[in-house]
Amino acid sequence: MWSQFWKPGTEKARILEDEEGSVIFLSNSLSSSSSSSSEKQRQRLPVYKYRNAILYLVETNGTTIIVGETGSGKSTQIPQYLIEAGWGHGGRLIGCTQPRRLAVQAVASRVAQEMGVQLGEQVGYTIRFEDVTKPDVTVLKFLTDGVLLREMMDDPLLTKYSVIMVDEAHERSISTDILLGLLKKIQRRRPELRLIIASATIEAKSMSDFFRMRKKCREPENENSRLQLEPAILSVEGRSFNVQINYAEEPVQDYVQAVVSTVLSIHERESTGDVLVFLTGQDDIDAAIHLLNEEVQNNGKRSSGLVLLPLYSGLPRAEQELVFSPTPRGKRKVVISTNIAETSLTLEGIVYVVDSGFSKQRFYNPVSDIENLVVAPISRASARQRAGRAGRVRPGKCYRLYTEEYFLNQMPNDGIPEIQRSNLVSCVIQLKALGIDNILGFDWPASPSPEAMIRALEVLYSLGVLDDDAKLTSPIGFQVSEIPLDPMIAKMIIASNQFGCSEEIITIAAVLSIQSIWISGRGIQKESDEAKLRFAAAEGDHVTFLNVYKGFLQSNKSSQWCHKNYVNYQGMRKVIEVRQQLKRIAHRIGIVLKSCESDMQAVRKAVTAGFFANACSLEPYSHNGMYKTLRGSQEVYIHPSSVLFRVNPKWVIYNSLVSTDRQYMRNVITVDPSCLLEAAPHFYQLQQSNPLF
DNA sequence: GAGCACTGC
Repeated sequence: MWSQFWKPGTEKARILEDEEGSVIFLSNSLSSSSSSSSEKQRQRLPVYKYRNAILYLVETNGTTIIVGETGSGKSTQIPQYLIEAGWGHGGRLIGCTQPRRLAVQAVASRVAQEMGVQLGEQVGYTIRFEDVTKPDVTVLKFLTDGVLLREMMDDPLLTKYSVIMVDEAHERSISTDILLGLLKKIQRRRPELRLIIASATIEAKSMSDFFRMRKKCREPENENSRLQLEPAILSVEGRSFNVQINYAEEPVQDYVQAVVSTVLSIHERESTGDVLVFLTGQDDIDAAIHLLNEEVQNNGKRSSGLVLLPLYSGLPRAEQELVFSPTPRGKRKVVISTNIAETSLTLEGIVYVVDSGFSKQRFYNPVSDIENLVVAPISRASARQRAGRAGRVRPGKCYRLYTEEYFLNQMPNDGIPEIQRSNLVSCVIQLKALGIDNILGFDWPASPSPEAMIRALEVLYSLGVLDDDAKLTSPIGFQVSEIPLDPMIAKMIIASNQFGCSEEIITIAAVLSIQSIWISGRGIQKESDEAKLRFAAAEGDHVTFLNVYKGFLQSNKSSQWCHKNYVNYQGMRKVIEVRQQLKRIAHRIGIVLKSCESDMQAVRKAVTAGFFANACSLEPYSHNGMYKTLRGSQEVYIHPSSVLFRVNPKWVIYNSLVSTDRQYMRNVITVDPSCLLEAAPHFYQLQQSNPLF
């Protein structure tokens, strides 16, 4: 049945060059004689018109960039076209990446269903903890871009793959950017590898510049010289409804207040349909809900029938799921959300969107080595994405709480790629492990600042992961690069081997790698604080985690036990998974699993070996618990969620900083100054004004 | 006295 379709090398489609030199295809008529209804449905997707064009471009161009709006069907259809065209023949694999696990699973099962095959046979997927593929049977593999990066450590040229499609490239996650940089390198060594970069925005031109092969790579008489060096760009329309955009007439002073009045006016004036509001974080969201609730009480008529639902990642799972429940008859659902609804979650039935124009974004300061979370204006690309959420079921409306003038003339066109806003230690070690020696010269889709790179190299050097020539050390550097966690955590795990506490440390590492093991929230603060005290250890949060883990195991991993103790059950399950993975890796890199029983001194020493750079001392005579970091004399405080909050020991080490109005240390453990010197003499002796002396 | 969102052999 597939024989009617065009195959590589069998016939040529028509191509036109436009004035910019990129390639546009004029679709020719397609015969469609399939009878299955699923096949019919596939043919109704907008991307179907471009099937032959896409296959022709992939055949003739090293890189094809596909701009597809939501609903175009690109993620599910293009991989199937590639199979139909034979790119999976002869033991070759077609790989399709997504930034998120959930998306990988969803797209893979959808495609398997459309093809009428069992998931895990011809069509499979791989995400962390889950490999649903069968060697030599699977020809189409969906995976997260992070997993593909890990695969490159074993097979740097990705020799098994004939085509790799990188989906959602416009999101510009760190993994996607590293992957794009590496794929470009691979392409020079393996011109037969085809890349498809799928993106939702028209930023395609800069992507195209990035993937353009330089002339000197071309060998005139090479058999590959027929291959186009210029990436092709093809744009596929989406299938969504018109969204009418309304702007604020004047700049908005207080966007929470503006959200409240906009929601009320939508409710008063507009026909039925749910509302999605984008705010920045839990504080804003709770404030808006509080104000709207007040309105309901004071002015029942105007606001009756509103169902107000908050949505953010920290919300317990059950409450998150409420936003998916159908709206009761005669009511209007108002979901007030963070950015989670912009990319990660899709809500059905939204007709009205209210866009505050802001989100919380991470920024990294390489001088202080601190990542900050700040409220910042979103980009035009984000604003369009938010507005698009209103047009999924029928024509909708978007209310932007900023002026049109601002949108057109002041709003940045695109967001700053994550790699330019982050600490780069993990990223640098991954490149080093792949044998990229000249990190500063690496060809990125968007280059991080040299300061951030140099800071990352310094941190890795101080951890003993890189040597004087910035090469991975043996064995520590190679071991650290094998562990899929922050290098400081990885170093802590490796150090636990010599202190005989690897069992405890991998538990701690697993807990530190999830958001939080505690359930908290506004109504239950007192209860959850009391529950926390039942596990609290004098050494600090890390040892407290060991107590929680022990209790969880003794309860037979019971969800009721978690509920009773205000422990996050989903989180604990994740801890068990991560812990199992770490056990396998530890075994592989030669770490002996051993428990130190009750010797918490060993645990503190191992933590210190990884996190000595995060040591702080309490300011003498400080009445408000102010600490200063030993390294940079930064002012920091113990986070109120820590068991050491208000205990304020003289010397502590923190796992991470969160900055709001103050810098808060999250996950804190006490430390002896002598251990610090022992763990990192090179690090602390260099500093003259050192309080340790 | 307080937490944008993702991710990884």
